[in-house]
Amino acid sequence: MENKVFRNFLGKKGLKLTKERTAVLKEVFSFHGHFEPEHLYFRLRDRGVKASRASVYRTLHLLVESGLVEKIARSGKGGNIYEHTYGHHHHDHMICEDCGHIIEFYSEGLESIQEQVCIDNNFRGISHTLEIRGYCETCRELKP
Amino acid sequence: MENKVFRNFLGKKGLKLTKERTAVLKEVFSFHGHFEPEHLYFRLRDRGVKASRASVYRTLHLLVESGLVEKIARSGKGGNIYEHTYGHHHHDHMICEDCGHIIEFYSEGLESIQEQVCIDNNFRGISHTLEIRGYCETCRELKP
DNA sequence: ATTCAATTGATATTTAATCTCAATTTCAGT
DNA sequence: ACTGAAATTGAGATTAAATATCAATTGAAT
Repeated sequence: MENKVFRNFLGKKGLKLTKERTAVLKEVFSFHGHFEPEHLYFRLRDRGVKASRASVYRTLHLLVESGLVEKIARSGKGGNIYEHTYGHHHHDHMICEDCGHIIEFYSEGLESIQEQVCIDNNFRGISHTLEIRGYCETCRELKP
Repeated sequence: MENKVFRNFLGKKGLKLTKERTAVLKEVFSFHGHFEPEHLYFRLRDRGVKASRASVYRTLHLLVESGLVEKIARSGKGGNIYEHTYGHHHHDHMICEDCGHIIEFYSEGLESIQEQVCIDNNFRGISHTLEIRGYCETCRELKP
């Protein structure tokens, strides 16, 4: 399914569906969770797929543009973090400062207010990251 | 007074208040808005303050640790973005992927929904970061 | 004033990501 | 299937941010 979306996206822009792009697309959707470009590059290498670092980065940009992948910009160290989002529900994160536990959540209200804020500012929002930091149910008792 | 806060922070950690740290602190609080470490470094140079790049970066980390400064985002292009937050109201950010332009915004609705989401998840929210990425008024026309 | 751990700064290094450009590949039109 | 124009690739160079190194220097507790 994502193949179709990507093919369509490329077609519209007069771009070509190459072996390399196909391979990157496939790899990105073959696992769940977050990844950095470098990880993706080595994953492909390990599978014996020949795709240069440059192509991986370039394809990743196209995937983001096409809406299949999102950049999750919060990496303290290392590179940018991405995840494939097509077919998945968007969600935000709460992160426990103590134990690192992550709670995913989604709020229609948050989404629509953000859309409105973008409109108010003549901004074309593509993606966003909302991270709430604090203490989870278990750890909050230890931090009075 | 940010001087006092910083001095106190350093004291607690057994660190010293050097000329360089004082200068960086002063510079960071001498203007409003966002900045990147490199900009800060050159600002100081232009003023004739001798502080090495290394010291600027190191002091910046200390300022973040002390709570006087926050890291807002990792800009699409260039370096990390910081702002001094001591004595300022909370706000969120939109960042243009193309030109790096930042729009600050605040929404009471967003804040209250987040509070509710925290309650729903038995989470004690302490702080949050919301970053909306996309294209600003100027750049959106170049990306049809 | 003495002492010693913390700090500085010039430079080298690391790391992510982009750029270059000749060689190759895709794909629309025939 | 063939052809040619235009897009794409890849190896390596390049850029840029940020960190590490370490001898010389400095702050501040005593």
